[in-house]
Amino acid sequence: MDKVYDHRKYEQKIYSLWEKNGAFTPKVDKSKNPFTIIMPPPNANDPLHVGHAREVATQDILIRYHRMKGNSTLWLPGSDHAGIETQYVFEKKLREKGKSRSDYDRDTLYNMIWDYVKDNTGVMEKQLRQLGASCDWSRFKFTLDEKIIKIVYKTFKKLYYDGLIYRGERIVNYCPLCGTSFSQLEVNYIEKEDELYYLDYETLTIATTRPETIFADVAIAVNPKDNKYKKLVGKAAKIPLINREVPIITDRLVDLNFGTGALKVTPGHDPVDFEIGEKHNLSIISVIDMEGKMINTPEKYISMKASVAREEVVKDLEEKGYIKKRERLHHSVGVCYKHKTPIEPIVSKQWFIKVKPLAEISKAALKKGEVKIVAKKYDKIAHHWLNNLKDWNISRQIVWGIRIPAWRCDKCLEWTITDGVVPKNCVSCGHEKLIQDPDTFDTWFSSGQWPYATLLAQSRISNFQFPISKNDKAKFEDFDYFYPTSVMNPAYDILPFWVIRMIMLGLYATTRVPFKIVLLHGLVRDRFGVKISKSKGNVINPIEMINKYGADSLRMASIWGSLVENDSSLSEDNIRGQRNFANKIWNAARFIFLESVAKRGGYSKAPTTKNSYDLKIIKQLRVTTKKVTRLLEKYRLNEAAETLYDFFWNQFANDYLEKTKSRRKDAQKILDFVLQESLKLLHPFMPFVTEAIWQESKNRFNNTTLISSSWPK
RNA sequence: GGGCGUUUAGCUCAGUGGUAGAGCGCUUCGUUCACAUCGAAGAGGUCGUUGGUUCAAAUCCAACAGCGCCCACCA
Repeated sequence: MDKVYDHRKYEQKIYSLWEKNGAFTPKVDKSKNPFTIIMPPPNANDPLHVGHAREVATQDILIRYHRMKGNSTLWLPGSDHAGIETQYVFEKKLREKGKSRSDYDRDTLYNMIWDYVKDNTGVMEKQLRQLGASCDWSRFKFTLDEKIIKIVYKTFKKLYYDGLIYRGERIVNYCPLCGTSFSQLEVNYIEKEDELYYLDYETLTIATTRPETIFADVAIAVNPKDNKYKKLVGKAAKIPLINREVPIITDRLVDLNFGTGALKVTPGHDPVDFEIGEKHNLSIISVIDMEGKMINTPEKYISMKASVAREEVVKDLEEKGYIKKRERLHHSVGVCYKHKTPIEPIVSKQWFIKVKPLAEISKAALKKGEVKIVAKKYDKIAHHWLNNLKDWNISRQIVWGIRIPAWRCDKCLEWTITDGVVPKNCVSCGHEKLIQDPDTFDTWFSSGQWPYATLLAQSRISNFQFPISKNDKAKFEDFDYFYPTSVMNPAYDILPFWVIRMIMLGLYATTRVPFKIVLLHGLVRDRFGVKISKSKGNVINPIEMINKYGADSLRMASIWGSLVENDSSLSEDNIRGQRNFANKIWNAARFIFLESVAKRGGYSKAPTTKNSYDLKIIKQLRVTTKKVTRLLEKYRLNEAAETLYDFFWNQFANDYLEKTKSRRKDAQKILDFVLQESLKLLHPFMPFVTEAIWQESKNRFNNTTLISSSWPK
């Protein structure tokens, strides 16, 4: 053994050894309890960041622990096509070449993105291996795998025929730059100073920040309790510049203290106004199109960009004396989470999921404890979302994704929904000319089905219908055995996007929760607790750290110092400290291996001894084992890691080991035993160095691998 | 405007009723003996503030203050 542990010499070799032995691939074994984690699938074409490193470390610790405990343990890896993210990155590349998405037809564009993603295939997977992820590669799934798509279609079809999906002309959050709509969750809000214009509508004055939308006004609303307008209700107001009359109505949504207390109702371009419009049966006028350009306005504004039109309209209003007052207004506006540019609320026809019934069954499952959220603070947030989610817009106007299996009849305009098969005839009128909706699903719609989709896709059976209930057992192999999965461990920031939708769709499609435990994890911050971002220049590259200090060190450092559910701070100092610990373990072993082995093949229980130091370290080992086990069961990984660190370095190496130097031969069996047990306890946390030592021990312990040894009791 | 969380050693964080903890950093000394990616010793905190409950509070409760995050229909 070398004087210093050199991770570069061992990590790759050890990982291959595990793979060669099939250590990651569990068997469906009814005599054992399953333990399953479905890995949150990283983006297929992105390298991992340090947050992934923490997530991988967390899951791999749980996985290795359960595997050693004797569960049939499955960690299913996968990757996500990440619709919008990927198309966004790809379009940026196109722009660099002076091209845009509109230069290509749908299929060409799709194939180009497919090729682009394929070029990056394997990067993320290689990095997972470098991190030591003991996931079952034979079950790897991609969100665009044929079988996955088929399952997503089945879910959609069932939702449709159950009346839980409707195609609605509704106001959607549209980003003109992305060229697609979003759900409520993809909209961010930023604080902003804007001009608030008080406009003369003849009968009264209204205040607005968006004068370019006055042409889309269909009413003026005042609060029913607002006395100053009581006598105007039912009368008409006149839109400036075009002199179109609109009725004055009442609605309690109007804030009587804002502006003049009178609101111009523009259902075509404002979510609240849309709601008011629905209630009062108002018509909808659109004056901004999908490209963010003006339509249905007086000639001079037509096809101006909305922001330009605003200036022009203001100028004209000013000239004609319609602007009575201007104010600066500090407010928040919705922006695209990618571009940070304003979201344009526009009305369009899209597919929506009725969320309420699904939220109700999810709440019931939480209440019954079928699914538990480990940190109660997140349980509260989950309930907040379940109570506040609106109908979910799942249509995206992009090509990179799963195309919606909906065909519209050219004759009767009715929709035919299938589970992917191109229909020959319209279900309503039998007409033969049908046109498929060009839109794709929101990525979260497919990843919301990930736990059951990945397991079902492994099955040989594909001609089934949802829902699958408990009684359909003994058909689907993996799914029957591993579902519901044990732990789901994503970052807390995707709780509403992903976790809640998995619960909703899982319960809907399989009558069971997709996982029993939700263990949300925090974000990795830099050593000052500041959020990591490229612009701040505090990015920690996990692969660089692995090359420098070894995967064990990065893993250990990334879970060190804070609870799973909290944000953690990571610094190179910390990683280096863990590298030192790995070296400490290595050298303690090296010291122990200097003396010939006392008993080949290892120990199944503590050797007998009367020496008081021996007895003390055996007791300390027992206490540590119990404590670490208990902490792992409670997902308190940092405390478990810290307990082990203290035990091995202080109690074992510094205290006990020093004291054996004068009675080396006599103590050898205890040294071998405590090292053997320590390596097992440390293995989930630092798999490489511990396995490297195990392999170097030359049958001192036993002749198999550490990864497949059993957890100490 | 709501909600959630947080405030403990220089830094980053554990500790959830019983004499203040870890890592990193710092100081001093040591080290041909497994490891300088080492060892020994040490400095450093009235646990945000004020009240309350309790034999006992960093820990439970209330109020206040600072910080952070999330949500929201101020047009």
